[in-house]
Amino acid sequence: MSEMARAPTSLSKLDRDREAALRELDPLTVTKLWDNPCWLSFRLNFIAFRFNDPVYRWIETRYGLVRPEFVALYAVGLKGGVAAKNIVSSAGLPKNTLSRAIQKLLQRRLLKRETDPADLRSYVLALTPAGRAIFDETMPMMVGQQTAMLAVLTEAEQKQLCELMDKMVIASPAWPADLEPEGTST
Amino acid sequence: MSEMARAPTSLSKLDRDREAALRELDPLTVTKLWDNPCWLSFRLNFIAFRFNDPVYRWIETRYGLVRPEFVALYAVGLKGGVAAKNIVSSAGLPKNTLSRAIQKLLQRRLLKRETDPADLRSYVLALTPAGRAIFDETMPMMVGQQTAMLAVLTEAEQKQLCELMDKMVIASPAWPADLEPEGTST
DNA sequence: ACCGTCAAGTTCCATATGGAACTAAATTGG
DNA sequence: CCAATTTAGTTCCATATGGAACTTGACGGT
Repeated sequence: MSEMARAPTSLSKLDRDREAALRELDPLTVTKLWDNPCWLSFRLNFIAFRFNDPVYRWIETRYGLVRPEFVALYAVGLKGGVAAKNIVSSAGLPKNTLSRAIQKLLQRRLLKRETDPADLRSYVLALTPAGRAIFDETMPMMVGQQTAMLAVLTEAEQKQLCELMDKMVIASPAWPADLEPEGTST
Repeated sequence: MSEMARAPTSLSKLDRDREAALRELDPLTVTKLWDNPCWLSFRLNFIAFRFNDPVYRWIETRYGLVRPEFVALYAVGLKGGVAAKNIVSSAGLPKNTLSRAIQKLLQRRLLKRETDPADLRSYVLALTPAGRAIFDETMPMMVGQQTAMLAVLTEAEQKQLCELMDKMVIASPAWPADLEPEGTST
């Protein structure tokens, strides 16, 4: 980490970018990213935050939709005919929060619903044309942000990343979902 | 990569795991993960959630520390001598939330602080022995969860993942942090 | 040295959040 | 086929959250 007698021109782009990053990020952030036994969690959260934060602020500014509301709208947009329970289990949000979000979307006529004939407790959700319009407008913005974030990786690297995350997601049912209070083994 | 005339017993572990995943996950989750133009964001959030959720529940159950409180404690544990502002800019939480979290930790004598002689508005934070004890107990649990989540990848793949995320993080200062209201270009 | 601006941390308050109780429908099982 | 239990969604309410204003200290320009 010394500055040595290194010719400035021999600095690779990566080195220069790394220096820029070290300069722009708070020293504590640097520690969390590069001197932290839990690198995975912190890097995941960091990268996810840099996607979520601008995207959800844009959506709220533009449409007045808060996060749980957009989560519901996006879910229905991706897969019509789902019910609230599906959104709950796919989003990690409490079900009352989703219930309220859906009510708001119904009031604003971005979503419509009808009782599921197969289960009268449940409702089948679909986007209205107005809801579809928002979905269709946000998608390119989100894809654009994703593209910008992946731009530093080559095509091959993007594919690798995709496949590695794929493997992890596939393995996820085997991960501990409840950590024992510890001390239970002897 | 074709499915060919492959005897059932030759089904790779990956294929079986994929089937298991498709069975265990809600159909909407499956769509979000595998039929979603924004695969990056959803996979990041999914994997991060599967780390954060059990870890923070364990911490809250065991120590009565809520997320912003633990974020602060962990940050100080990683790098003593930081100030609240550093934690704010590294955590993406609003500064009043962090202020309250730090007050709570001070009350519980998990953190101590003294005014920074170089800037009298600011405080330098450090863990007390009690705070350090919690940090030292949680770290192995978190590393354990990380190890469990990475277990499906080979050593080489783990290294790849680490490096790919590293590249992205280094490039992060170039990512858009504020998305334009759109239509500003001509 | 003085004034205007900015930054660290705190406080105020309106609103969002989420656990728990609730309603109504489905499923189980005896 | 009738309890007993489970599930989808809603409602209640105490608490957490976060924007904005505030306090105090730093800093830049003149």
